[in-house]
Parts: sequence; structure tokens; C-alpha cells
Amino acid sequence: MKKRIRADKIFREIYVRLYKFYGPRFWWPAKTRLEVIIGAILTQNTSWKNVEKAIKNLKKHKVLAKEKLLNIDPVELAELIKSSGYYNIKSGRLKNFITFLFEKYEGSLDKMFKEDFGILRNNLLAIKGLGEETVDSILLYAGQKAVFVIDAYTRRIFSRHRLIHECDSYQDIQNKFVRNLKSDVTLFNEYHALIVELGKNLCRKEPNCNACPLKDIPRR
DNA sequence: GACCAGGCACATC
DNA sequence: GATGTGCATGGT
Repeated sequence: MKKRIRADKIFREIYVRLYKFYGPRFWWPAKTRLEVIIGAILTQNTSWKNVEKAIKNLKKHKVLAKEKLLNIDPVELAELIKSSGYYNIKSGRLKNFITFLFEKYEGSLDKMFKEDFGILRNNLLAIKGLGEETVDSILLYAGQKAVFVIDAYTRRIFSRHRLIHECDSYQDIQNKFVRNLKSDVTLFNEYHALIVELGKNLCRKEPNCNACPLKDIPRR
């Protein structure tokens, strides 16, 4: 009878392999917490390169500031973030977040992140346009909270190794990561960033490529 | 020109 | 609860 390898060993091994292969990712690629949050919203179903252009444009027009975002006309904002796609929708989503921040936390990210974790996560999820992935990215990368972010790459890669089912709910997949890893902000930060790196480089083009750092990870 | 990218809301069944 | 659709640019 073949001995079944413990899931936590595999989750750990995948992390170690990716880290050795790609090295630290220094995520999130942003200078401020506000920039992280804006990036998290703009990158919804969009390549990061297109988001970078939009953020650069916001900086150029000196709009990358809370009060400015609060007061700018949504149509004007949409124009500035055009390169990130879905610009009308995303302009509204940025507005929704910033309005929430001022109404609930007097425009202070410090106050917001001092909120009880469970309450904050639910508050953020109640904002129209912020789903689980966006909210968890904000909590982890802007708020330094130990939350594991699940995205399309995570689903694809981990279902391929039969550690999850691709159709599992977000919550189910997240629970699986949390159960099998030490709860640690730095680990969660790096792990998700490494998954994205792998996903961007190899995942679609050559799923069984020999150069893949996970090529002989045991499948369950 | 087709396909994809670090999602989400909403309609319909 | 599952499934389908609209939102849109820019790179390959």
C-alpha cells in the first residue's frame, strides 16, 4: 500500500521550491498602503502592466491621495485609469472604497486597520465591487494581516496537483491553506506572490514543462 | 483576429 | 447554488 504524503508537507514543499526558484518577490509592488489598495482594485481580471500605467497616470495627475480620490469626478477618474480596463466599473469601485473609508474611519487607514479583523473583513466585503480576493489582498498586503489570498492561479496550480478541486469555494480553498501552513504574514505574503509568479511564467503556456519548479511534486 | 489577464455583480434558472 | 454574461484595455 502506497503511503500517503501529508498535505501540510506538500504545501510546505511547494513553497520551498518556489522560493528557491524565484527568490523573494518583495510584494506588494507599491509604495504606500493606499497604492496597494488602489492596485488591488485595478488589477481585478487585468494584467499588472496595465494597472501600472493607470497608477502612474494617477500619480502624474496628483490624484493618488485620499482627499483627491474622494472629491474627483468619477468620469474624470475613469479617464485616468483607462489602461486598466473596465474603467467605468473600477472608477466606481475606487469611489466606493474611499467613501467607505471616510464615512466609517474618518479617512484614516490607521483607524481602519486597527478595527477588529472579522468586522473589518466583513465591512470591506460589504463594499460593492470588493470581493474576497480583493479584500484579502488589501488585508494582507496593506494591513499586514495573516490572511491567505486565493486567486485564479492558486486554483489552477493547486488543483493540478490535486490538493484542491478547481470548483471548490474560495472559503474552502483558503481554509485548506490555513490548515496546512503556519499562520504567518510574511509566509502568506511571499507564498501568494510566488504562486502568481509561477502562474504568469509557466502555468498556461506549458503546464508540464520540465523547467517547472513543481515538476516532480507528488500528486495526491 | 483570437485569446488572455493577480474579479465582481447581477440576472436567470 | 450553479451557470452565463457584461464590463474593456493592452500584450502575445
